[in-house]
Amino acid sequence: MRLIVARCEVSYAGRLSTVLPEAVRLLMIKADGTFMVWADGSGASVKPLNWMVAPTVIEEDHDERGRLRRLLVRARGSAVRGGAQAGKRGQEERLDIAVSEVLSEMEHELDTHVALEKEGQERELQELLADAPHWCGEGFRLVKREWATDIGPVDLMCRDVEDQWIAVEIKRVGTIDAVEQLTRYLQRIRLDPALGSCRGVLAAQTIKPQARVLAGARGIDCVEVDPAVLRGERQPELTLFAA
Amino acid sequence: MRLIVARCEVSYAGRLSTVLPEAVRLLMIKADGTFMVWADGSGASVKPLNWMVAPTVIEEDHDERGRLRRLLVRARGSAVRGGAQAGKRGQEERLDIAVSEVLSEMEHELDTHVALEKEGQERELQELLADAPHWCGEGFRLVKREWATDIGPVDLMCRDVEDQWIAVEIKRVGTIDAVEQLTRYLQRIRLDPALGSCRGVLAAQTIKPQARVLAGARGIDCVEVDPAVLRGERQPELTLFAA
DNA sequence: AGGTACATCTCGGGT
DNA sequence: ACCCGAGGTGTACCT
Repeated sequence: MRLIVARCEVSYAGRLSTVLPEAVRLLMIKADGTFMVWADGSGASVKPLNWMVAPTVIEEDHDERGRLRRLLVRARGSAVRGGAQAGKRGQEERLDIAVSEVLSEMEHELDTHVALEKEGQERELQELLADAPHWCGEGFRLVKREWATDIGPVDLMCRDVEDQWIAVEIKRVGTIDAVEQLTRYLQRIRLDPALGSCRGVLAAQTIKPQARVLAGARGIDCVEVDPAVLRGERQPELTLFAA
Repeated sequence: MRLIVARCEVSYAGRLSTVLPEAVRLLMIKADGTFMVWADGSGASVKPLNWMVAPTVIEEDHDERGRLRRLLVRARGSAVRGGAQAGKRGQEERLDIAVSEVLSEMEHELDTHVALEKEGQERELQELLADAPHWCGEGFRLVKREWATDIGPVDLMCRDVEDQWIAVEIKRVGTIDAVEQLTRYLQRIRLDPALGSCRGVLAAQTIKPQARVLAGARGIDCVEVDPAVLRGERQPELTLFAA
């Protein structure tokens, strides 16, 4: 990892074009060649002003006194990432940094990170509900996780005590888009006569009011599930209106 | 901007929970309090391993010799960003860094960035097509840009040579979501008897196969448009199958 | 404050 | 290589 604080002007050409006027910024170059330009602005706080992901080729120009004058970062491999989107005929993607003054520079060997264990995403919710599908609806039992349709997989396919089919879409946050997604799946699933009466359930940690309304209009049930309860860390709120 | 290269262990608790074992990493603290943890891994190259966006409160602990031992970053303001999503009962969001060794440290005043001029986004495509709506369909003329419906604006509203109405949705990349979006608009628009026969066109630089299929099933036309042609920088490909 | 749409989204998994 | 879906998405804009 190489870090350079420099007064510089930056121009990017690729999927779009941008120019940054001369100012003091941080240039960050990862060991794999990923390049980022940072400033102290409040706007996009966790995204660089400009960047280019590895693999790259980085060219450095120095003046007669050995001072850094220019960094040219070019994408290696396919002409433009997401090629077709960026102009179809491969205009080359490049990041051009004109350096007027280097204020500070350092280089360090960092450890390459090992996969970061994440808990609390949709994946975990799906695992928990697959193990305890009754939280999606009374008497539900799991038939298959990731049930394939020709437009994508349904998270859970279940049957209830009367052997009726239910497609369950799982989300961390249930939005209108989730209802649309489940609606598309149901249309497909119901083409099969054996599944013609398949119902739909949207299960999410939180469900947005507008999503709830849309789901209601489409005959889709909504269930809010609490991961802590699913994990057995907390008792379900049976006494919500008791005291 | 403060930069610290340190051997450290990092744990995050908030919308999800993660733990990073001890390793040498870069800690980046922006002037506004935004905090990021970086490694040299190949995986997520342009995203930090962990982060917390401003505003934050950062607590520093030092040992008796004044060496940095711990950084505790807490979200200031609402208990958890997107509160309800992260557990309903406001567990506080925090990033905890146990420092075993500081290898390097520096601090620099960076310029705060002024809004970066961007060209080549959806906005530009909309402007170009507003000026030359015939690329969306033969004989189309523009009636209004950003035609308001009660669920959001349609990019272009046009009429053809027979005075039929056409709602045009513009995207850089035409996905299934774009078809859903236009479908919702059309449903709304057609509630007005005068617009009951309004058609829909999805215009995009590239259109995904599944989006094309869904559009077809809903009677929505798809048009791929080339920004370079719209800008007059390139001739349309009339000779594609000529020789 | 909440909802919607855009992003050089990024990133991972599947085919 | 492309396609699709999820994200601690972030961010601007509008109501």
